[in-house]
Amino acid sequence: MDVAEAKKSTQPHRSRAIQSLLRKQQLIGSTIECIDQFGLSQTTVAKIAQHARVSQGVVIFHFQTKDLLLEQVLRFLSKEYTDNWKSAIAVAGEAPIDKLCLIVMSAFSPKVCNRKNVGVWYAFWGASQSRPTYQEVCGQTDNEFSSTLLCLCTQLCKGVKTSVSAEVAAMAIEGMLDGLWQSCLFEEPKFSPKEANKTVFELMELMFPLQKNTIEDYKHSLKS
Amino acid sequence: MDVAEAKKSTQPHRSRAIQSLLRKQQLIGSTIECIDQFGLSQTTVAKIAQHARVSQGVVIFHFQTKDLLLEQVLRFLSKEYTDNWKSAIAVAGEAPIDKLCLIVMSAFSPKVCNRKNVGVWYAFWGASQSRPTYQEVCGQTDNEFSSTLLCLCTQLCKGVKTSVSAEVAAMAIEGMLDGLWQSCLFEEPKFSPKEANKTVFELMELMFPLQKNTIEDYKHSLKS
Amino acid sequence: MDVAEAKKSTQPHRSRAIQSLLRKQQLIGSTIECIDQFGLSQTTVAKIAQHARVSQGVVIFHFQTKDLLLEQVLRFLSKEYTDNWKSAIAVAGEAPIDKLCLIVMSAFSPKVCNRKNVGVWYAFWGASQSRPTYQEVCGQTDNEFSSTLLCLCTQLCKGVKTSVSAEVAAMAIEGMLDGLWQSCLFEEPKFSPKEANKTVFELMELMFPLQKNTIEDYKHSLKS
Amino acid sequence: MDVAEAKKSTQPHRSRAIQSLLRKQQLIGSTIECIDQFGLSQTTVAKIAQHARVSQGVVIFHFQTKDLLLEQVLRFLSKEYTDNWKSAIAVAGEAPIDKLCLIVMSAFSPKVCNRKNVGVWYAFWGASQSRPTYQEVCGQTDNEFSSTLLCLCTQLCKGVKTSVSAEVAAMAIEGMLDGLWQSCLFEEPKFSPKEANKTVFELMELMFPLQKNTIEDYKHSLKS
DNA sequence: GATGAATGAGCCTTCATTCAT
DNA sequence: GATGAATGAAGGCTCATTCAT
Repeated sequence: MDVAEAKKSTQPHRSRAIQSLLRKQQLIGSTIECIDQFGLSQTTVAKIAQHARVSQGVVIFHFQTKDLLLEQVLRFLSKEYTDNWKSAIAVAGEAPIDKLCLIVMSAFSPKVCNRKNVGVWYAFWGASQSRPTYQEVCGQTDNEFSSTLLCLCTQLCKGVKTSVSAEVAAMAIEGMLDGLWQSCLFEEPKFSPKEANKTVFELMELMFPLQKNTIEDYKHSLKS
Repeated sequence: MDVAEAKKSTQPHRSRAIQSLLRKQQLIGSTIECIDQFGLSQTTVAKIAQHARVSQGVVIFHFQTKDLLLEQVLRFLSKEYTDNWKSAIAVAGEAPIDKLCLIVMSAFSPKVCNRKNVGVWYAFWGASQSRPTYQEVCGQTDNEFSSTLLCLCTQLCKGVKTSVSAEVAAMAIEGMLDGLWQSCLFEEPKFSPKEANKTVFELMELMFPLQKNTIEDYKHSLKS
Repeated sequence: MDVAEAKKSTQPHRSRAIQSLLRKQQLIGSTIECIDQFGLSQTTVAKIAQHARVSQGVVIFHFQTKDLLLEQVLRFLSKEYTDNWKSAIAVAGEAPIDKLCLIVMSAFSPKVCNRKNVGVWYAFWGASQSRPTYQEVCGQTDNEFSSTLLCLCTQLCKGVKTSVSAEVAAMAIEGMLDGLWQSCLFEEPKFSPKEANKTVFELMELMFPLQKNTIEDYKHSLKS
Repeated sequence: MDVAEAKKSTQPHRSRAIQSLLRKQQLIGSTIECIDQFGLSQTTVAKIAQHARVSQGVVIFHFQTKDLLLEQVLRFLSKEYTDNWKSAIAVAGEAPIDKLCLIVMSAFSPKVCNRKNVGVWYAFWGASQSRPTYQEVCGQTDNEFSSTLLCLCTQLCKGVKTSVSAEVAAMAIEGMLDGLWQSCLFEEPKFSPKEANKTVFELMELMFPLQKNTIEDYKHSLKS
């Protein structure tokens, strides 16, 4: 049940359901803030409660368990990430190259490509090694993205003998996205998101020589 | 001071110094084991001591603090990783393409490309967001590798107009290594290290068309 | 905020505030008991909690830190001691000799002159050498008493050439109080508090010959 | 066995016995230093050993137990203190007033009246409440001094009706010594030892009017 | 005799969770 | 529903003492 549903629900506890959802969202937000600030292992229920200006009891009341709260946070981030590139595809035309270019561009949108979110995501990812639940969510999120990428590359490589295989192309793009993400976030950024985006497009032009013109158009659209 | 130095040191407590070093190495090993098994945040001094079959006091005695121990573990992993690709360069000839190919191959050697080490490394990396010390070590390790890669790519791209820029090439390679590492380790491996290695070589052939024959030779050497 | 204030505070968590204060007082009491029984350095949070029949967490919850708790205990004793002689002055008339006599008598009241309180006070005092906070509280408490004593002696010595200076008189009285305190508490008491009190009055009669009659009256009042 | 005896002991381990004694003295000295610096409860075997530049094992080897070492330290301080006033008596003539004056003066000699020694002494004294051994040593040391003082006062008061009783006189003197000690040591000293000494003599002149001239002589001897 | 690594009990503190109010 | 006091199980660390070298 999300906010929209909650608002629709007729009577008399409608406001209660909404309030509960808002509270949950607030707590998820506070948790993200704390993980960003203190790190995953230093994030305590007390700190979350303090940041949200509520008592510790409230946190447990809404999520039963700290672990369950963290899982919700991870799912929230996963959905935010996935929604982002899916909505990019949605507005694209049918041509695979358009979809691919828009996916790449969406990866550098400030909505997902910002220090806080990515830092928190990596924190979960680093801990996932020993947490099956995290591993599952992280893995699934990655897989969905990877297979979409591979699917698009396969269409783009069909009948083209002069370049790399679809698998290589997909991996190269995904790898670069990861690497550039890191570069954008940590350190004093060597690249702006826009520069990073252009870098990926450059590689794509090499791998998909037939689409060079289209890619070039997207590259130019970044200038504005 | 490492073991070699300790052994050379003439008297009188030579054996003491060695024993102390061995104990430290043992504890670092046990710590890696525990991080792999339980995760970074669930790794306690008690578990480390138990795994090493010593008392908790010993751990503190040799490393003063749990945090200092973890830092040593991270530095150990960092050195192991860096030594690995540096020694690969050392045996290569002068030609940049040889160095690059050997670096790539070294990245898939079982010494560093194994579930345990990489999992532990990522655990530190995920926590580095809120730990300046980790961030520094991780960052420096990465930077050294990146700049070496970029340097080699720059030499390979010099005078070649038909392909991507050196920066793009270096990023693409590094990104793929990261991505393929992940793929090799987590999940039921989609690729064997050898397959992954070939995949990288394929991309390199596209980016460095003049070196195609040399790369092909290295690719074939993988079959044995 | 003390209990009185807490009780006055209108709603809504009045009882909560009171309960919290009572708990703090109880814990301070238990701590004094433990210090008396085990000594300052052997007083652990566990023992305090056990004596108060609560969990260890409660102690930390209310005082954050063992050191902070001990500081509160010291301040409590300091206030108890200071309040005692100040209220003695309050009920006295204007004449300095009356105030002085009542201060001296108050020093032997069972409220402050009992084995437990004084033992605990000396424990803090002995540790104050290396604890700036203790030193400050102890010093301030002593200073306030000393200067009051000196002030009264100065008034009593004004114009009297035949005796000692005010400084000597004040020191002699304070020194005797300290010494007699010790005697009353430790060892099998050589003197009862009443005898001790008389002894101090005897010295005062010598130092303040003009007040002999008044002092004599106070001395006789001890007999009942 | 002290150093003198040890040196006399013929052969062949004479030097060993001496060395052992010197080591013990060194360790006692280091312990005093540590107590002064860190406080009694923060003085650990490790710190003592470090200060003495020996290993921890040596400390235990020579004193069996930390507690036994501390006891020796206390006895050392006690003896130093007692020896000080006893040797003062030894050089005095037969007259009680001479002995008394010299005892008082010895109390302000830098040998015993220095921040470190007195601070450490009070540290033991504060802990004695819950340590029978300390209590015994401290009590005995005090008692010996008190009774000597009382004995001298008794002789001085014999046949003198105009002043206080011997008990009061003895207590007043001892109390003032304690109080002035404190004043000399802690705080920015209100009095120099010499001023303090004079203050005690002033009180004595009042209590022993027949000895006024003699006391006056001692008082003047302080000026040089 | 000396060294310092090793032990293990105990200490203070943290923290997720419970529950009376 | 919300609050915050209370719980109790760890956790990291200290430290006196032991003991092989």
